[in-house]
Amino acid sequence: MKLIQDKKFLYKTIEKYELDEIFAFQKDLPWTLQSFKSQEIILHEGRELESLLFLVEGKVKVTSSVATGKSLLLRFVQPFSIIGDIELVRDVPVQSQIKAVEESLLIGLPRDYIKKHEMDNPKFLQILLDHVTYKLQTCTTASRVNSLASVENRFASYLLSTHSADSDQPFGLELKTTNLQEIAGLLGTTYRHLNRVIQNLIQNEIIEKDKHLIQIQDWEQLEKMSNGIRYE
Amino acid sequence: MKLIQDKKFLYKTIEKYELDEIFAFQKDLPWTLQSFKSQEIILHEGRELESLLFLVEGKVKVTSSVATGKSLLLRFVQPFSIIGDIELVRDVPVQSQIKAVEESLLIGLPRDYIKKHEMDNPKFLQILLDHVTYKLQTCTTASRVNSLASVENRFASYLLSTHSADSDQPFGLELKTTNLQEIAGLLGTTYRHLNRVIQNLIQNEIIEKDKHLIQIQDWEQLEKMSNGIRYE
DNA sequence: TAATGAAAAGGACATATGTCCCAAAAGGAG
DNA sequence: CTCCTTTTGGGACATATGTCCTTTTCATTA
Repeated sequence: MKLIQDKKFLYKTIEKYELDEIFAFQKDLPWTLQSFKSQEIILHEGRELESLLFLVEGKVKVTSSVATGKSLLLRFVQPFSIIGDIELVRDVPVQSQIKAVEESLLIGLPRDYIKKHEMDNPKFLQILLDHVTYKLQTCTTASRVNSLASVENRFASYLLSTHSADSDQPFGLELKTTNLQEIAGLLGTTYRHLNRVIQNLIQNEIIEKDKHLIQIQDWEQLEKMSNGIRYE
Repeated sequence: MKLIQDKKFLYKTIEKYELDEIFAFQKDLPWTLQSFKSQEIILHEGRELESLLFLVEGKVKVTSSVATGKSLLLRFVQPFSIIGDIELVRDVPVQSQIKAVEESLLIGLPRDYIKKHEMDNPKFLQILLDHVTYKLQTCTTASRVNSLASVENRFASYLLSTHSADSDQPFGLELKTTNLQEIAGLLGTTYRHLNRVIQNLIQNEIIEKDKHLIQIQDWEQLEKMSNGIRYE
């Protein structure tokens, strides 16, 4: 993580996302601007939350580990998002691992400051509430879906979640096979089985794979298979 | 649903749950006190939310249906709980079916009233936020667990969620087998398979079954199998 | 009590997924 | 280039769960 000391950029971003309308005296607040490289961990599960974070650029992955040491993919999130809401409100340790999957930029506001000065600011509470209820709605849907979606379905969702946004590549998208092991874990299945599923998709000409590259051939089919579910 | 016109009881309940400390002029608010019989539907999926509800007595079941018409058990909730928070905040139709599983009592406050007069009441917002973040935390855990829990595990959780509270029956608890069909659906499995699982539990002397009655013999084992997860 | 229909139980087989382990391919050091 | 190590892929079998259908049980009524 790198702290960025660019006040001008910070204020511009604050205005862009209208944070200045939430916090009255925004310029005097102990804001920080933090930059993370791809794959860098932003929040460690189980630690104390130091600042409430606002994701303003990039993309992060939210996962949650289970006793066995495995971790499950909860969702990807993109700007504008709030990170650390549960922890702030309920005073619990960080519940999920947050990891940058692209170079990302976050604005932080220290938890102590918020606890002291903002917990009865209706605008702030409303925004929090908005975001949390949205997450809850999403989580409920996901929960439902996970109970009935096969690994194939979930992998389709995964591909679309990872790639639909980056539509710069016309033909399909790069997916480092190095990650297959990790993806299997995220989808709650085994490497072996994910391989089988991928073989299937290749047979049906829905994706193509060459060495470390997966390309999507039939977006439409994939879309159908995902049942409209996205990890985002 | 039966509207109860017992102002005295209403106010007593409001005080019991300290709702009067949230809403300043509580006696003038358009409160309603609603009573539901066991199995009565409290909120229908897809309809408009009329009032934000506070569960003050009884027990309700929250389920969510999927395209196929099946419905999945999300959780049981007991007092004191807030029902309708997502719908209120995000202005969406009712997201889950809410059904009384015991005779239940709820206090309602019309959504229109809240929207007009309470959406910048910090105390109210804080309470909402508290409850929603709690639900989100729970949902996240559940989601994680559902991805790795077998039907057996989930059935154990179900038995404990349904019965641990009603510890009036010393030996175990009545479970109308008529419901097995329904329980299977709630757990996201088939009647056939649930039967197999039950056979297993009987073989291992964890439960006993006689006609329409299931009795729990080995709470400890069941507890282990549930991984500490409860649908509540 | 016997006949009959509904509800419950369960057998047989199919599919999805997990586990274990070995073979093939790729990459790197000498 | 060759040998060795690491990564990737996949065969074989086990287990969990779903589907279909038959058998059994139970309750009801003539």
